[in-house]
Amino acid sequence: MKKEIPKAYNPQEVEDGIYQKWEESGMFDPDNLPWSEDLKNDKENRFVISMPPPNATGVLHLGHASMLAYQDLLVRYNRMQGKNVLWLPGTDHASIATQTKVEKIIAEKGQTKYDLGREKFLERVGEFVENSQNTIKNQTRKMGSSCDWSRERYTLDDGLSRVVRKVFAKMYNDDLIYRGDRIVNWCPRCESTLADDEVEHKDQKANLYYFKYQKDFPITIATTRPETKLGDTAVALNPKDKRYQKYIGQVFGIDLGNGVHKIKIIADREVEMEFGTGALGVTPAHSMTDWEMAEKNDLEKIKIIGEDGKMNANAGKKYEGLTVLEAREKFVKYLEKNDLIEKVEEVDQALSVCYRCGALIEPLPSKQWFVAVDKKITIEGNQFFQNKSLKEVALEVVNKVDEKNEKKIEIIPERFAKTYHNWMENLHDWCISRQIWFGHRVPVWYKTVASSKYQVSSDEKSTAKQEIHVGTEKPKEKYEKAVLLHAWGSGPEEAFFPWLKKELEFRGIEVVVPSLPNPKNPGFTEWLEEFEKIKTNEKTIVVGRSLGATLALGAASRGKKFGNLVAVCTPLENPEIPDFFEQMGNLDFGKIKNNIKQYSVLHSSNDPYIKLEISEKLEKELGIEMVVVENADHFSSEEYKEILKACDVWIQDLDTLDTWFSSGLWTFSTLLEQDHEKYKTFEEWVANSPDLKKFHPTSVMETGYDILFFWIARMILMTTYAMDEIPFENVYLHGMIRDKQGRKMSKSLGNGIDPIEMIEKYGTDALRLSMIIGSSPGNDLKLYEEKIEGYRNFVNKLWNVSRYILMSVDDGFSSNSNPPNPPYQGGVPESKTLADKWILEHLENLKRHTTHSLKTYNFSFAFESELGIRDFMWDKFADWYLEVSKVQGKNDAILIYVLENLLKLCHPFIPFVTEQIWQEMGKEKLLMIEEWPKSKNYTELTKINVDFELLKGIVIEVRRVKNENGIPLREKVDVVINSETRKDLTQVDFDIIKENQNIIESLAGVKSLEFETGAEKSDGSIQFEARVIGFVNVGDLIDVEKEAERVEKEIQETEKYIRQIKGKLDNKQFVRNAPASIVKKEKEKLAESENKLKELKRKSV
RNA sequence: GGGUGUAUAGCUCAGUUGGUUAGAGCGCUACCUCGACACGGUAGAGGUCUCCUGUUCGAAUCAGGAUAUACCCACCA
Repeated sequence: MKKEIPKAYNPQEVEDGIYQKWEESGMFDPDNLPWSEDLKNDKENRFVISMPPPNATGVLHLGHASMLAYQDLLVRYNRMQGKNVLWLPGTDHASIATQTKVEKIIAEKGQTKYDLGREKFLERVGEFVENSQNTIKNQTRKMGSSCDWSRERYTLDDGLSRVVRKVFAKMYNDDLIYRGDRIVNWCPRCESTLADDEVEHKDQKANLYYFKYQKDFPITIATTRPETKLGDTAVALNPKDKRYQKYIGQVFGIDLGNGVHKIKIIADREVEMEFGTGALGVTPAHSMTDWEMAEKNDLEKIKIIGEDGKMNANAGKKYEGLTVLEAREKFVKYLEKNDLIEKVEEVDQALSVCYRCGALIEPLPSKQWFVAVDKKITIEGNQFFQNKSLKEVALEVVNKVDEKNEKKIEIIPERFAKTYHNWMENLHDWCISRQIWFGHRVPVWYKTVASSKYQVSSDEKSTAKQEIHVGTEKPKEKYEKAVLLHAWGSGPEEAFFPWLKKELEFRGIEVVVPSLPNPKNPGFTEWLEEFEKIKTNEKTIVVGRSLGATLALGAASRGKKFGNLVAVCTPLENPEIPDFFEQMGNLDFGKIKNNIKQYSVLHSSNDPYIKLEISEKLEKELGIEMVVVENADHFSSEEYKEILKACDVWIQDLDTLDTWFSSGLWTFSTLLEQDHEKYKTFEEWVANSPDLKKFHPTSVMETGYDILFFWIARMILMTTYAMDEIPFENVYLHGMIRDKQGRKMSKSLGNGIDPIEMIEKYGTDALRLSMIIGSSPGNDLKLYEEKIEGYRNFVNKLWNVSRYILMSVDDGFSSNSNPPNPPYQGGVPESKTLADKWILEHLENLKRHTTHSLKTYNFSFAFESELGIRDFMWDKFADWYLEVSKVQGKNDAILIYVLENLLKLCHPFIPFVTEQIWQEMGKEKLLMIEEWPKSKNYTELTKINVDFELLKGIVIEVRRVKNENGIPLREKVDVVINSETRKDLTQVDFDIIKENQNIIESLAGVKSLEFETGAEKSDGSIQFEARVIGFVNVGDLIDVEKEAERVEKEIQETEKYIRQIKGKLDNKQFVRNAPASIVKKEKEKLAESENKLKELKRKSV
């Protein structure tokens, strides 16, 4: 016993320590890899995965765990291949999901987001996110993920947010983003728009009402949503429908109790004659199809349902404020009362619901931002965008099925390329604005020119005239501070002051209203001093009701500099002003005073042209901006607006961007240098970010097929446009994890498996294997605890194989004191026996098989197939080679060699246990950065020497006979072997059989039972035949009858088999058409079977 | 309504260019403290590869159709 190693592998005790060791080694960071210098900018030898950022909403679930397992597998495999490997982790802010979650949390305390206000609420979300991120990060570590934490990113990072704004602005300038008034999917609960693909459909039974708008209306319509009919403006018919042809084009006036509507009769091919009455009431404002019809036919769009999901004033007094369902009930009653309903039918209906909260979606017209996917653009020097639309490019860069263009993105499995193309072809403009608080604010600033309200609501946005600024930053404001001056005789309490103050403050301007200055008062000098303390600067606007006061005080406030002083003033009429300047004259204002005096003369005139002249001159000569307001005592609202115009500020759009807008940039925004402020332009930033140069495009995008459209498609759209590059070379799509019955895992079903709980119970390696094995690209995987348990057993088996080797092999590799015997110094050891040869041959094939499988993304195959890791480790290595070595005597060099290779090959699958064993072996270097076993081409699999298989066969046969006859396995029996051509085998080889029986080579004393086993050589010929002929000394123990029965059965089977082969060989077609090798094989099989039959018959006699 | 999967042992799945007497793990049965492992070992039972029709010398594998089942997309009011 060389080492004290626990009997059972205990993952809980070693995993955290191992992870820490990896992390501290710095090897997750490609820049620290020993070979990183050699490969510095070698793009061919990079391997990059951008981790799909988990939502920052809480805990890791199995979906994440599986994703991490697959990606870590790829990453570790490639790292061991000696590539520059980067796996970049991060988290996504997931606007709607996160906001909904936090809303739920505060709702427990009876609060809503409005109670907190935008700022406080976002703070609360921030806390929540930080918490979740920590949880997720820790759990990601638990999974053994070898990702580079030093490059971790979050979609709301400074740098990433800047990219979002930049790309938005760029697209806006290229006309790819526009603001449009369109019908959108509206979730009344989230109070936000949703993209088309964020809407889910649920089948439900619904009542289909057949009715007329009023008695004299000629056409009966059918609808499941009667309440929307209050907003109808047309009835649509199929153009082929003969029944109502005469009405097409006519306009009817109807009244449903909410005023007269015009109903136009139109024809549209979308209308199905078979459904309902074949006539469709068109509600442009609340149905996607109807909206399109309204566009085509220029119909009025009456919005009758508001953003709160309730009927609005347009629906009529009786309905206003009612929920949709209440309104429906009421309207149906109205129809019944007026005897307008013809019938009610139950139909299946696809309900639209919000994918996040499940609330019913209301289609509503609204002003939103859209990405134009069909707009063709040309970007100079861009490889993709030469008179092409986003959609066209996104279609172009992805390989179609059977297409193998290396420059294009390849989707694995291939069939999803078809899905992708199909989806992309049908893509509509993408609504990217969300009325969610949490997320990237739309980088658009409006200057509301003529607002008289204190709030910018979405309604108002659609009507107010605005200047627009789209860019990465808020435009520089003209003013940050306002000083409101009031003249003698008017105080701050006067109506316009509080109003103006509030308006200015809403615009983010700090407002100062100094107390009344009066030069005649004794305290005026002190006041002036105090006023001087008010820190005015170039960004200050001084608003006054008296030009003189304004100018003078403004001047006083900043000494001799007028700067950009703005005077909003009334014509100068006050006779006291000259006195004021007299007083001012006592102070040393020099030139200013003179200038003022000069102009003050002119001020006494009320001639508007002179006023204009004054203001012009003031502007020109003194740099004063003037807003002249007509009448000091009666400011009209227009005049107020004029004042405000002079000092209006930019207000950012209140909406945020669709989460997928920012995650669409993920592959490259995460690689841009984090310290971005030193770069003035985006282009400069891109050009000087070393990681971007080195690691983009990424190698593989590994994710679930469920976000092919949400995310993959968006990344392709956005990255080709923004970077003139594809975001990734390959897309690997994994399936969903389901329960044993194939159901989705969900909280409501209670069938979920908590990955962390499983890790605690069975270890990370076991969990990883359970998700890797049985998974194939694009197909769902069923997972249940017994399965995880099974792989825990595998891990433990490997542990014990290693334990046995470590304990039995002569010391030497763990310390230098005792060299191993024979000293193993690396390289392929010499084989001495058949078994040695056999295991080494299999190991060679295992290397090839594993490498080939991983290269082609067949993770499960690598492990599970006949040539895979499991079979090699458990069956070949543990059950045969190790057992044989106990009988034959062990070969340390081979044991170590095979173990080392096996550990390397297993490492990407089960990193913890393999690393732990590696450490137990006393290795200094981490297994994680060991070199991947080299192997030859997969197509040249090593032929396995058949002799060992033959000996195995004998052993198995003996065991079977013992088993079936109740002879204890350990009891030694005599076995007679007939082996004519075994000259090349040594006695050591035969020791395999000696395991528990004596081999007697003469036929003396043989009882009547005979067993045969044979095997063919790789070239097909049978050169060696061995037979277990009997059990000389245990004959009495064998149940002769039973054995005879078995032999009889086997004879029959063999005879049947022979008939089959003979049938084939007698078929001339077969002999003529089949390849010679197949025919030859059949002949051999026949010969073999006939031989076998002969032996069997001999036995049965 | 379109599209895409899946259907092989009781369960979960392999079966990669058509040629295996169709395989594995779990479960089941019997036996076993044999120098690492009972989270183990040995042996065994268990399948008309959903059905039908083709193509072929030959089909679990390819084609067509049917059935079952799952998912995705779509503007059925």
